[in-house]
Amino acid sequence: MFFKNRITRFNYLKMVSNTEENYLKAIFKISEKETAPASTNAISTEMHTSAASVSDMIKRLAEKDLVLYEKWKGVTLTKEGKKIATNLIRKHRLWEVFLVDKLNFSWDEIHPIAEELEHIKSTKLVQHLDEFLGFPKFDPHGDPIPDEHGNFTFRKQVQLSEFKKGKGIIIGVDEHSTQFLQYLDRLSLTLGTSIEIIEVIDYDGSVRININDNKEQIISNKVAKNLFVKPI
Amino acid sequence: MFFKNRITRFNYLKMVSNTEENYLKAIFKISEKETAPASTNAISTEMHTSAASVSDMIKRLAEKDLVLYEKWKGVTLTKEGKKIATNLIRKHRLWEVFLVDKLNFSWDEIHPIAEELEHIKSTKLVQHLDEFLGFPKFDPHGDPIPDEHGNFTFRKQVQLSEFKKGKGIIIGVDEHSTQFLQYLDRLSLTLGTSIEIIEVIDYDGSVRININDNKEQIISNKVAKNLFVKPI
DNA sequence: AAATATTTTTAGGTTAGTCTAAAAATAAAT
DNA sequence: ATTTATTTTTAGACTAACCTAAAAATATTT
Repeated sequence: MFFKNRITRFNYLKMVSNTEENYLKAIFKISEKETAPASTNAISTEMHTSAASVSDMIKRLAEKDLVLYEKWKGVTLTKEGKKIATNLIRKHRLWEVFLVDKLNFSWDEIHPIAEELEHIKSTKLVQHLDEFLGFPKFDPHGDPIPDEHGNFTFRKQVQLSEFKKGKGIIIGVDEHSTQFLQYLDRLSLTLGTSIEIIEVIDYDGSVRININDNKEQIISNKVAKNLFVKPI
Repeated sequence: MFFKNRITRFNYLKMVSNTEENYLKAIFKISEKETAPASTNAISTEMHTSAASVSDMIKRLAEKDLVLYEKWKGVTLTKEGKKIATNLIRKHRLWEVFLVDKLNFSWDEIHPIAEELEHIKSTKLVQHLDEFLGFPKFDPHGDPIPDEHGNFTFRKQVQLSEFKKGKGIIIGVDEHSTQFLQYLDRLSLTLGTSIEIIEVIDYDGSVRININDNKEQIISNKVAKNLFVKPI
């Protein structure tokens, strides 16, 4: 008798589907930005599903003790739910490093592939991959890779738009869209690039910068907001 | 409006689910061994699902022109169905090479992981992976890796049980179970090992062999049947 | 050739994950 | 403090992928 995808009386490790994993990740992301419990609406926006679907799913996750849920009051992850979410992020970012460092992908094309790879289940695979990549602490967008316990390396970083004068190094991006990343490539604003603020334009918040002590450039406030810089 | 997992009027590339892919692969495997169309029963055995589920699925695959199907007469893959099946096998085997060559897995633990990895969709990923691995032609079990058109490298190989006298090199295994592969490791019967037949025992078909001109060993007929050898 | 056995299909049900529309609860505005 | 707007939940339906049990077709025996 086969019990493929069927939970038996003897199966204590609860099965978590890819969809459930994605919901947990969405809730984690929302909780990163806000302290309040994640609202149904916020989750439905993040997941591109209807609020009704979210209500449904939340019940199932609560049933499995992956989230805490009180009707009308939003959801928070339990320890176990958070474990799954951070592990997903860990896998996602490790695979992104693999794609860029080993397979020569560029940073603007890796997200959707990592979105699939992050669901591969073997923990041994993650360990070996981590080792193979030299235990990286940040992914190709500068995001920290959590360790196996879900701890993120914290790094002081400032939005370029908040950076009033002086020099800095680009160490991360907030937006991950292909469009934005390709635009950054065109401006040679990649990770590790040094930037000096020449002038912040009051009118619209644009910033005139010098890139790598070499080329002057004006970038919009929107771009500046999406760039994380480490002052030097 | 989002059309995630929804086929729109404008979506000409038909979506094929992981499950559908697995059915196509199962049909391909059956067709490799027999010339007749794959029977419902054979597929249900391969897939560990009921015959009723297979009947159901076959109809859906026929609807999508991935198989040819006449009631009561079994199924054969269309060109498109075969394309998907061989591509899955290609991805499976490339990932197996990756796991062994780059991540130091052993040949007995890679199958289930590759079973998941083979469904990752990006074709660019497969191309880059292939290149990264040095365009391997065989996987860690000695199975040929089809090229992007689904062509397999053919290699003359003989079951050790059919090999009456002389020397040979182990170049493949028929069974892929953990148990069998670990047993082979214990006997140091890995790929590339040289073997000389000393004696075939009439009574039960066991074979007395000399491994790497070094150690004598008796192996059962069952083991011998699952070893592929290239005469030298 | 008839009877029996096997294989395949159909019929009818289940679950996960989605949806829309309507109802209920909460929040915001007058 | 009512009314209005927004958010969330419920109700009811759909599809993919599975199942069991029964019916229908094909194969095998006697």
